[in-house]
Parts: sequence; structure tokens; C-alpha cells
Amino acid sequence: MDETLLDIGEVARQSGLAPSALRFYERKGLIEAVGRNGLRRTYLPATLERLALVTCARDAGFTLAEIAAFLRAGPSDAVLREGMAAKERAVDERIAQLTRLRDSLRHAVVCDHDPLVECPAFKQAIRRVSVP
Amino acid sequence: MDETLLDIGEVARQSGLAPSALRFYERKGLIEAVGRNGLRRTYLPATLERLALVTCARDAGFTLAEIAAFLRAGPSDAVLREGMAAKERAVDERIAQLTRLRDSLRHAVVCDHDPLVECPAFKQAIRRVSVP
DNA sequence: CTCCTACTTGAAGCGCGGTTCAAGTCAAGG
DNA sequence: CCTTGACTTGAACCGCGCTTCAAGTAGGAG
Repeated sequence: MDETLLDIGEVARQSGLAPSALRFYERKGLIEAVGRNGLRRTYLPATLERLALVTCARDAGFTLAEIAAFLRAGPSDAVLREGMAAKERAVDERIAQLTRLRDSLRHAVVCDHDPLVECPAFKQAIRRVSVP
Repeated sequence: MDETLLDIGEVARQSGLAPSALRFYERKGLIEAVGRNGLRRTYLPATLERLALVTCARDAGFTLAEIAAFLRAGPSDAVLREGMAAKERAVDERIAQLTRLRDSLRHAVVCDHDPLVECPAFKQAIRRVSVP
């Protein structure tokens, strides 16, 4: 066996993901095992990088299906870059929305109104969050 | 019947939420009907404001359970404001994370590397997203 | 050789945030 | 009166992102 191959337990430990999650990702087409050691899946070390990418994208709110599509976009980078540009715009919008929300919360924390829900500034701020 | 009361269909139309969602929210303790017109729930107009608040918080990534807890915190504003301050910090962190992600995507779109996944700057950027 | 351990599988289950369904009920209109 | 149409209910179902379970199996230790 190639010494550089990692079995599923090793990948689980190093990636911080559960083995069940790794198998789940495989079913979803996010990663692939290169072979087996007995029944145990073995992975290329590069899989760890791929998992970092997956985790990052997932944390960012991408669905696993979206991520799989990205990864499958394959070496034809044009599609990939186009998708990424679209996602950049989406993330930008999300940041703007969360920023408005944070500003509303910031006001809420220092606002004198009681009950807070009746504060005109708060009400207006809340409305701005979803409808900029 | 008080002319100012709205029945569920009216609230659904004005809030943009499905009647099923309104009933679901009621089970979760997010809203309350003040009475019935026949079988139809009737709501105070203030319910629309409350729903705007709920929608906003939900869009911001709060769970319905969290929102319900917030709303139940009741007139004792101290708890509410404390919770909001905590959420402001959480939202701020999320904004920072998304900002790092957007920067990675921004680089990815203009990066010359092929395959992109091998670009050192991209790899480093990806790592920074989840582990600032 | 046997035994232990760490994996393997498919299937079922969970929490979230709802929607959809079948069957029933009410108010208003003709 | 009876019909129509918008609601009512509880229960089932959905997609997501997994975890958990029971039953089975391979590799290595003794």
C-alpha cells in the first residue's frame, strides 16, 4: 500500500469530520476514495484540502449540492469562475443585509424605548433589514 | 366584530407568508390569534409588525425557537437587550467570516491559476475563511 | 487458529422549517 | 334551502445535513 494514502479514520481525525459525514459526502459526489484497504476507504492527501474547501463553502451557506456542482464543473474553469462571481455577488448582498441587521441590533441595545418593539427607530430599522 | 381585526387570509396576503406558516408560527409560540371569525383566526394589526420582526430575525439566521424565546422574554427588557447584544456580536462575527469568503471569491475570479484549486493564494484564502 | 477492533453497508431517525393532504366546518350568496 | 369557497384540523410528507443503528467483514494481535 502507498504510504501516502490515508484511511477514513485518519481523514476523519485530520478533517474534524465524522466518518459518516465522509461517506455521506461521497454519496453526494463531493469526495472520492481512491481505493480500499480491506473495507476501509483510502484517500489521497489532497482530499484534506478538498474537504477544507467543502467545509468553508458549507459554512458560507452553500448547499452541498451547490458545492458538488462547483467541484464537478471540473477543469473547464470558465463555468467555475462564472459561478464564483455569481456567488461573490450573493455573499456581498448577504453581508449588506447582515450589516443592516447588526445596525438595528446595535440601536436596540442602547435604545431607551420601553417596550423596545414600539421604538419608531427600531421599527424602521427592522423594516430596512429585509427590504433595503 | 371589530373592523380593525384581520383574518388569517388578510395577514397572509399582507405579510407574504403562507397561512400554513402562520399556523406553524402559532404552534411555535411566535404569534397569537385574538379570536375567531367562525373557524378563521383573527389577528390584531400589530401582528403584522411582529411578523416583520420574525421574518427579519429568521432571515438573519436565528432559529424560530430563538425568536420565540426573545419574544417571550416579555416586558423585562434586560434579558431581551442582553440577548440582542449577544446576537449583535454573533452577527458581527458572521459578517467578518462572509467578508473573508467574499475576498477569497474575489481573488478566485481574477486568479490566473489553472487549476484554480492549486493556487497558493486561493488555498490560503480558503483556510482563512473558517479559521481567521 | 480465534478474537478484537475498526471499519463496512443500507435503512432508519432527527431537528429544522415548513408544505401538502384528506376530511371537516363555517359564513355568505343565490 | 343548498352550494361555494375559503378557511379549519391533525397527520403525513419534504429537503437538508447529517447521525445512529443493526448486522456483517477484513486486518492484525496473540
